[in-house]
Amino acid sequence: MKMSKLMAPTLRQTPAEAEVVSHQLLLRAGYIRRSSAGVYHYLPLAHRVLQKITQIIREEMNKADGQEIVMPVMQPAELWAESGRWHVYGDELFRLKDRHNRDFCLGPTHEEIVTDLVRNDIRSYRQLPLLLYQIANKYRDERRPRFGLLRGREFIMKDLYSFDRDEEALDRTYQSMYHAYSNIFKRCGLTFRPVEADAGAIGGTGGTHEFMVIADSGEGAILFCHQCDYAANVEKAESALTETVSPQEPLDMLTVDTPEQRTIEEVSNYLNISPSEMIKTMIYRADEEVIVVLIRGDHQLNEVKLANLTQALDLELASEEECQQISPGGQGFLGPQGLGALKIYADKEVMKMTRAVAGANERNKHVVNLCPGRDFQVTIEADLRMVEAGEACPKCRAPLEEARGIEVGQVFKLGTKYSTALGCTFLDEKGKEKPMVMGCYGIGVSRTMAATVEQNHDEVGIIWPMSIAPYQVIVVPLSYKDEQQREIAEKFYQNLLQQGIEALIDDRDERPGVKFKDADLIGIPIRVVIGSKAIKEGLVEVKVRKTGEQHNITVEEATNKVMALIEQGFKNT
RNA sequence: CGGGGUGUAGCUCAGUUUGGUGGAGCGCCUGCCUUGGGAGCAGGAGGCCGCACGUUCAAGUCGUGUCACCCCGACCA
Repeated sequence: MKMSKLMAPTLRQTPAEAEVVSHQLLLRAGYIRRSSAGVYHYLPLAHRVLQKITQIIREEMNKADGQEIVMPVMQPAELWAESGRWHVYGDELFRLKDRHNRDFCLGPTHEEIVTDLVRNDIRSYRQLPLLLYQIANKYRDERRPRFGLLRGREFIMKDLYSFDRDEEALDRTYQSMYHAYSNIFKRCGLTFRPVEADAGAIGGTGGTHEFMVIADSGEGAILFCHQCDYAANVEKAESALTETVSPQEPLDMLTVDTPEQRTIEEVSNYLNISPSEMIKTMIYRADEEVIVVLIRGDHQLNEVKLANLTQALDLELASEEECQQISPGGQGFLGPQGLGALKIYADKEVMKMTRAVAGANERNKHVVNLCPGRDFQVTIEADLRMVEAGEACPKCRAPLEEARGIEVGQVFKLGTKYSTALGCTFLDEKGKEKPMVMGCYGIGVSRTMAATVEQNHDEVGIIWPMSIAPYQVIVVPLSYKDEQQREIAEKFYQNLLQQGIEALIDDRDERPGVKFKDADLIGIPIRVVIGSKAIKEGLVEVKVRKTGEQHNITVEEATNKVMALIEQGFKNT
C-alpha cells in the first residue's frame, strides 16, 4: 500500500476528547474517528488490525469445533420477554419499534436468539454438543461511554454459545474454550491473566472466568497469588480468614458522647481506638426491602457479594431520610442494636468482635463494648468484604497481590437458565426430554485492539505485536523524488509483496522527519529506510520498532533479514 | 442519573471580564527552497463563534432555553 493513498489521517496534537492512551494514540495515528459518544469509525489501519484479531479468533474457535454463523442484530421483543430480560435489562438495552409499533432491540448479547434458533432445529442428543459463534457488532446504551474503544455503545464482539447434554459435557466444553481463549490472547501478543469472576446479570449456575489484560488503566481490579494459581476479580476474591486474636471477654455495653463525630475515622480518632474495633453499619434498600449491613470499620463492603446474597435486582444505599426513619440519629450514628425486625447481614469478621464500637442510633452518641450475638442478633452471616492486597490467599495463604486489568474476554457456564426459560430441549438415549446445558463465551474484539495499545506503546506511538500489526513492514525512501532512491525502494517493496509480506511504502513528498514520526506513531514493527547510502554503498537500514535494534545491510540481504525478523516477531508473541 | 467542565478554522487554543468589521500556532493549497527525526520564505483557501429565542442601534461576548461532547461519581454481559 502506498502511504500517499492510505487514509490514515495522523494528528500532531492529541485531541482534547481523549483521556486514556489507547484512545489518544488510535486517534492520533489515524486508526479511528468518533461518530457519536461511544460510537467509532474504524479506518483502514484499524480494520486491518481487527481482521488480524478476528482471524486468530476464527482459527481457535474452529479448532475447538465452533461453527461460525451470523445472527440478527435486530431482535424481537418477544424473545426477550420469554427469558424475562426485556424488563430486567433496563435502560442499557437499545429499543426500537417498527412501523407496526412492534418492539425490537439491538442485541447487546445473543443468548435469547441463539436459544430460539437451536430449539427449533436441534432435537437429539446425537446432535450435541453444538457450538455456534459469530463476530458482530453489539449494542449497549451505556450510561457513560468512555475511554474510547474500551467502553463504547457499539462494539465488536465474538460470542460463542455452547449446547451440551449435561453438566459433565459442559465442563469439557468450558475447558476447551478456556484453552482456546488462552491461545487467542497469547497469539495476540498480550500479557493477560484468567481470573475467577462474578457472573453478573447474565446469570447462570456454574463458574466463570474473565480474561484480563494487565494494564494500569484497566477498570477492573484483580487479586492474584504468585505462589499458586489463584487469581480473582476483586468482586469475587476471597481470602483466608484472619487469625482470631485471643478474644477479649465481653464487657457491659455503655453509651458515650461523640459530638458531631460521624465517620469511622472521626469516631476512632475521637475515642482513640483503631477503626478495626468499630462496626460500620449501613442501611440498604434491596428492591422493596430495607436491610442492615455490618462490616468491620477498617474493611470495605463488596456490593457484588451482597447483591448475590440478597438476590435483589436493585440494590442501593438508603438515603439520609430513609436512615432517619429507621434510626433517629441518622447516618453517622447508626448501630445494629435495637433495629427491630430488619434483616441484618453481617460480615464474618464482625462476628469475631466482642467489644465493638458502633452508633447508638441517637444523635451525637455511640456505644462501646457492643457484642454481636449478645446485644443484637444477626440474620445472615457471610463473606461480604472486599479483599485487599496483602491478605492471605484462600488456597495457599501466601499474601495476595493486586493488579488492574482490562477485561477482554469472559467464559460462563450458563447451565439451563435460558434453555429452560425458552424450552430448548432434546431427547436423550432413553427418549427423555431434557433442557440443554448451555455456556457462553465472549471476546471484546474492538476492546482487544485498544487493550493491545494500552499494553504496547511508548512516548512516540503504538508498537504492534507482529501477529496483529496492520502491516509488518514500512519502506521509507528518504526522498521519493530522487529517481535512484525511488527505483531501489519500489523494487524492494515489490519484492516484499511477492514474498507475501504485508508492506507499506511511504511515497509521500515529505521530509524524512515527518515520515519517521508517522511510522513510529502508527506502530509498524519493521522499518526499512532507503537513503543516499543505498545509492553510494548499496546499504539500507532495517530497524525494529519495539527494540530499536538496527541493521545496515545490503538491499539484497534486506529481504531475508526482514523475513527473519517477521518470523521472530511471530515467535515472540 | 447526580456533580463539574467545555463548545470559536481539520487539530490545539486565545478572544467573552468591559458588546462595536473574528485571531494565533500547527495542518491544508500554490510557488521557491530544503531532504536522516514533525525545516524555511512568499502567497492563498478555509468559520451559522453548537443551536434557538430574547435584550440592544449593534451579540462570539449579556439573558433564557436547548443540544452535543468530556471529566468525577453511581452503574455496567
